[in-house]
Amino acid sequence: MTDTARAYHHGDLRRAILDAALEVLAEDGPGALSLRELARRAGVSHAAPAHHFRDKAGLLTAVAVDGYRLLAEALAEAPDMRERGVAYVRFALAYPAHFGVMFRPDLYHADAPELIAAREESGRLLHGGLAAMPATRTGDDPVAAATAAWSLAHGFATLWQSGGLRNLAGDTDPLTAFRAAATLLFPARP
Amino acid sequence: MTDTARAYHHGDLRRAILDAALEVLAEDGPGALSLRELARRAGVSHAAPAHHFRDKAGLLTAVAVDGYRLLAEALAEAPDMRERGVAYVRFALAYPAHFGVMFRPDLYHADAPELIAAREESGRLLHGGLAAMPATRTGDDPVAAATAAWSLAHGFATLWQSGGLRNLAGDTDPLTAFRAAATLLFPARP
DNA sequence: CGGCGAAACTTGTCAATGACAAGATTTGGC
DNA sequence: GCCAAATCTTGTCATTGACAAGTTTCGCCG
Repeated sequence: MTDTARAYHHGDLRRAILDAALEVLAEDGPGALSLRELARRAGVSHAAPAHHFRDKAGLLTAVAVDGYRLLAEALAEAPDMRERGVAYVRFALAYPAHFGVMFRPDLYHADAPELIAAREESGRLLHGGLAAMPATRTGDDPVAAATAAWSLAHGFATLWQSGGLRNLAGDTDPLTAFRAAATLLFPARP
Repeated sequence: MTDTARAYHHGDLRRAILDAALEVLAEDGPGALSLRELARRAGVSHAAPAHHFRDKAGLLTAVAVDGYRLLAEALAEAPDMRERGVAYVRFALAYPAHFGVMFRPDLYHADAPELIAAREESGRLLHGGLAAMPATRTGDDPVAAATAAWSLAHGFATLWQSGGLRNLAGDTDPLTAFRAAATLLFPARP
């Protein structure tokens, strides 16, 4: 019952397949993902992946779960609202494969308990300090502020990945560009 | 061939396939799209779609082009920055199939001239009045302001579609929720 | 230490799909 | 009325995801 994966035939097939999947995802998106191709890369038979992840959707579920956990980690250290946004964007840039899957529930098993738990955990960290937010620029509507903050970070990350923002930003560092935009909503602390 | 239904020519197969595709896209996303299924729905042979749109990617290119044109239309009427954002979100909600394809260049032929033209046109309308923007809340960095505005609208639309924001917003009308968030960035005109 | 049960992986198969090739039919221009 | 091009069809192939059933390897219990 030890949950450290043992070396059977392959070593750690689950990890190997996940890693290969992340590579493909980051490069060519979810549409290019093929279980058989991943099996080929790992040097195993075409049905081997199905034993670790039931489905293609099951594989992507695992990716999404990992993503939400990594996001939670990234958010945990952010001191204030603006830096939380920065952490969000940094996560999206550092883990494009995960990020590209997490918000596409049609790709995975959105009802998997692991998935739901991981998502809720990261959700708590995301708009967690919602009440403890300084009212400097938030007006009297904290929900609107949280919506704005999340939308801003998510939109920036998404647009940056699809390449849309690069025209606007020139060759500016993405995190710098985001900080500039986020400051309009949440000015640097006094 | 003595069918009362017209034998060879469908009338407007291109439109029929596009419409069927939009239906599938809005319901189950791009992953569920099958050229053969669309052909079946239109009552034509499995290879007929390929004549109007070379590829699956070609079909999605057409969807993206239509999307950028519709977006341009939607943006054209917006008076100020905030209403432009509202128009952006309204477009995304009204045309989820188009919106879900437009920003996924891996799905279509991103180098198609029609596509590039349509995208640039809508881009002009999007951050077009960038210079003519009142400096009320924009600081002295109009690029940051445009980035923030687009990110906010895009993020809101994306998150709303994937279902993430509904927890935060409760049963608020999406456009109302967005207006509230956008007002934090671009307050109602003085 | 021996065997047994389960886990990890294999081979085999099936229907669906996208892409392509080559042919049939219709339409429109001249 | 005729011919070329546009439209659609039939046929085929490799790839893929999913499933079924077998085989090897491991862990563990007695």
